[in-house]
Amino acid sequence: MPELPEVAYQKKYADATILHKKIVKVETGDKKIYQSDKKDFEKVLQNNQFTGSERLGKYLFLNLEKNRCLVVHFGMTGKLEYYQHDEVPKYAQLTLTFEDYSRVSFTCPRKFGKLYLADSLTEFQKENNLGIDALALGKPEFFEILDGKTGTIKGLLMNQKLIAGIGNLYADEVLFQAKIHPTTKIDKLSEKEKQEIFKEIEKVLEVVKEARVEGKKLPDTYLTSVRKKGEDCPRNNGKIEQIKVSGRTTYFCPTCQKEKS
DNA sequence: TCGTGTGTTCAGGT
DNA sequence: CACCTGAACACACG
Repeated sequence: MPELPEVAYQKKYADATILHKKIVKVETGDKKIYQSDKKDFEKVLQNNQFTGSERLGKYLFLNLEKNRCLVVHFGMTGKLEYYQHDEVPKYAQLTLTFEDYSRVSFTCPRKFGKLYLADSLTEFQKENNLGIDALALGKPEFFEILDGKTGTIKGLLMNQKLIAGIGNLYADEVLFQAKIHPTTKIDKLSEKEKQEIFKEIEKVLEVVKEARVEGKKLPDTYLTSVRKKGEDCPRNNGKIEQIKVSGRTTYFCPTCQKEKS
């Protein structure tokens, strides 16, 4: 389930399990996961160790001792699994064994995950045209990003080149909380609505991140917990509807989120 | 059985 | 040219 909040959880998980241990064995999986030669990964990781981690949008950067980093993108179903036993988990695409014989696997059943080697977060961000992290976004930058755009607001929120970290689920949540219809064209938004969306980006991501990292439940005022066609709107204003926006399944409440004419 | 889907990329249209 | 949309990708799951 990896949008920004879930990746924040993976970062916490990595920090608690795999730092400062020498990697003594590297096992790689399906070639399509690896964004450069698997041999390079083996060479870089073998006898190296992780010294810390960073996050940008949906990407996790595991920094290595010698100025490089392993970059993890979780796709739709990826996650890290740390364990002490011998059998490798199902769907493991990378397994590292540490000198204390504990291990970490990157598992990814649907193979939409990706692994990269990069020099630094900044270099990777530039190289891949990633936008500013959604939690580092300031109001002036957000208004700047909206300026001159003509597409749907939901499409913009999910565009990683503009804002990094928001995916399908939380784009719906932000718009539900802000009471904006997902197909609203950006150039039709009032100043007040733009402010509201900005406010809810910060709020929703903080709340969900907190919940994911601390293992708590989401508030029941959230769309995410009833994200299903025909469910009752969390504000009790009607039934949730399902449409397609920017190619993605979209849930919203037609009463709370009125369409503009 | 078959449709669906939390991810990105990329071709093609405006 | 910059921007936008939607199909394609691979495969588990209900």
